[in-house]
Amino acid sequence: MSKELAELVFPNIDKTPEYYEELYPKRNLPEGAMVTRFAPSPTGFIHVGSLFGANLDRRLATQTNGVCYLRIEDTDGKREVDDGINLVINGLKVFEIEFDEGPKGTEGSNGNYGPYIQSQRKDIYQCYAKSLIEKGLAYPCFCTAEELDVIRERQEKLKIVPGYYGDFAACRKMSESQMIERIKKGDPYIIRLKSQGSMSRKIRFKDMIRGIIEFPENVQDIVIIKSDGLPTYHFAHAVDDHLMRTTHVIRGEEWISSVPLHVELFKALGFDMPEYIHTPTIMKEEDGSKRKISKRKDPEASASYYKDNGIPKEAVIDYLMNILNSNFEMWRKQNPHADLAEFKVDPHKISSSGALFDLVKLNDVAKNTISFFTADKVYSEGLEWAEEYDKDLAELMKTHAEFTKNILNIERTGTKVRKDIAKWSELRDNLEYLYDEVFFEKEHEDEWQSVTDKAEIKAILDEYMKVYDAADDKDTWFGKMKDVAEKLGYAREVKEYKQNPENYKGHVGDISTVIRVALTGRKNTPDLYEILKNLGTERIQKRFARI
RNA sequence: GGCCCAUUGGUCAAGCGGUUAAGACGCGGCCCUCUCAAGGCCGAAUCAUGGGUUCGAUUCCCGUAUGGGUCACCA
Repeated sequence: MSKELAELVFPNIDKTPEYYEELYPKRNLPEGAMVTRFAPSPTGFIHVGSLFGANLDRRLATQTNGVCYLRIEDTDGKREVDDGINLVINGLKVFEIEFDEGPKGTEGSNGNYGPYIQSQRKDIYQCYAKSLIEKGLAYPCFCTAEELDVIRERQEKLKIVPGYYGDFAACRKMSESQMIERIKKGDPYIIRLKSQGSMSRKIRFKDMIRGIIEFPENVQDIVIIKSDGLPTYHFAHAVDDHLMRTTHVIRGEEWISSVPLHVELFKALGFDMPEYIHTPTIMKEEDGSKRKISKRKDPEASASYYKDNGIPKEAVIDYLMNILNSNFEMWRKQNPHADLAEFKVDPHKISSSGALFDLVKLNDVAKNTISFFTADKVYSEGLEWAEEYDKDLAELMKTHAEFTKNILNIERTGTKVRKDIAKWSELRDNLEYLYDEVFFEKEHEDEWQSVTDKAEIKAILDEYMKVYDAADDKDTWFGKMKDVAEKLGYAREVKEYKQNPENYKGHVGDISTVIRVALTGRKNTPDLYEILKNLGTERIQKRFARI
């Protein structure tokens, strides 16, 4: 009935919705397979909330033998950044999140439901918009920004719902011939949905996290095609998620309030609704209250923050999984080495309130993650980080590769594994004092503890070197240390000393501390026996000699 | 402001009408053949609030408060 108008608006569109329906048939997937998508705008920035969502997209598709694809929502030129698509792809790849379909950076794209970049789908959107005009469910609107402002001001004064709807929608009431006339005249316009909704009626929809949610119907004649011919988010969502055969739309909870609009759009277009999973917002604490974690204020809002600081990707994902499904933590404890894919994410178990992002907890997760790495892996991952962020350290690690691995292996095997590294940026502090280049070159002050008298320190070291034998096993070694203690007037046992402190100058602990500090410059280190062994007699002597 | 959503220790949270209200992080203490880290044990700390419904409410309903979201030719 509005064929003439539709033809005038979109003269170059010769395809019909039926054509696209056939071009993109229903996916042939097993029962229960989920088709999910990650749909960012190409700003290149990956927010930790996006990472959370992308991870959920990926997990759900993987565990149901479904498909997870990437779609670039570039209908707003302002949000575009050079190479943004690659930044997104590579940024997620860091966390081992990759897509079955979608743009592949410079290599084009793969998948049969593309193009996966919205700006390349203009014809498709326009085809559906055209069909809507034909059906009388959409119309061109010639209102200028100024006219729209006037309407809004009037509504504000009247304290009624703002927007372009009902009697306020001037162009909605325009006759078709008038519209045709204005288009022919060359007046600029955009396309609006002709809403069939009523505020007095309610719609209900299901969100997998929150359950049934009830809203008044949409009444707004929202814009579906902008003046540049590209669709708005809402229209693109309906068209794309339908044609790409998305089964589960996973997006942030800020979209909940526009679901009524989407319901109307899907209905107008004759599409079945997908399932919705609206994820909670990740929050941040500030001055005792919660607020949305912010890209501008919070460096940890950026996914790249974790890479920069050397927090292993496994730890970040594990932490995000904790927030996603709280039973993950228990599972991980029981299956420390298991592949992530073995854990079944349950969308119903996702908390509906936004979690505070807890860097302290992440730190603990990361310590555990790294404690399960082999020394070789700690070495290679640590080195990879250092190559990019701490070149000096990288050089040292490479020059002394075997030595470094041996040091990293101290207390890493057996049941009680050392957990003192949470991120690669802490590696330097864990290693540098063991490299002679740093130990002898870099200024550092020895942190002597209870024994500070130089002569006494020298006496302890001399006595110790007399008995030290690199071939000793740990018990023999420690026995000898006790002998030294006893000989110099220190208690063999700490307990002994505590009972009768007046009888001794100190206890074995003081002796070992002197040795530790003379050797490393610091009073806290991993197992001293292992360090001595790795340093070797010659280097031990050299280090002692400087005292 | 309208409309939605949320609310269990400091944090993440389990809980689905009857529990001594799990567990984890963090915090404090103790223990553990040298320090640190780890580990073990113990501890402090929670159902926002007022009404219902019920023999009984953390759990169900309504109001209030607080926090969050949303009301664009941005996504």
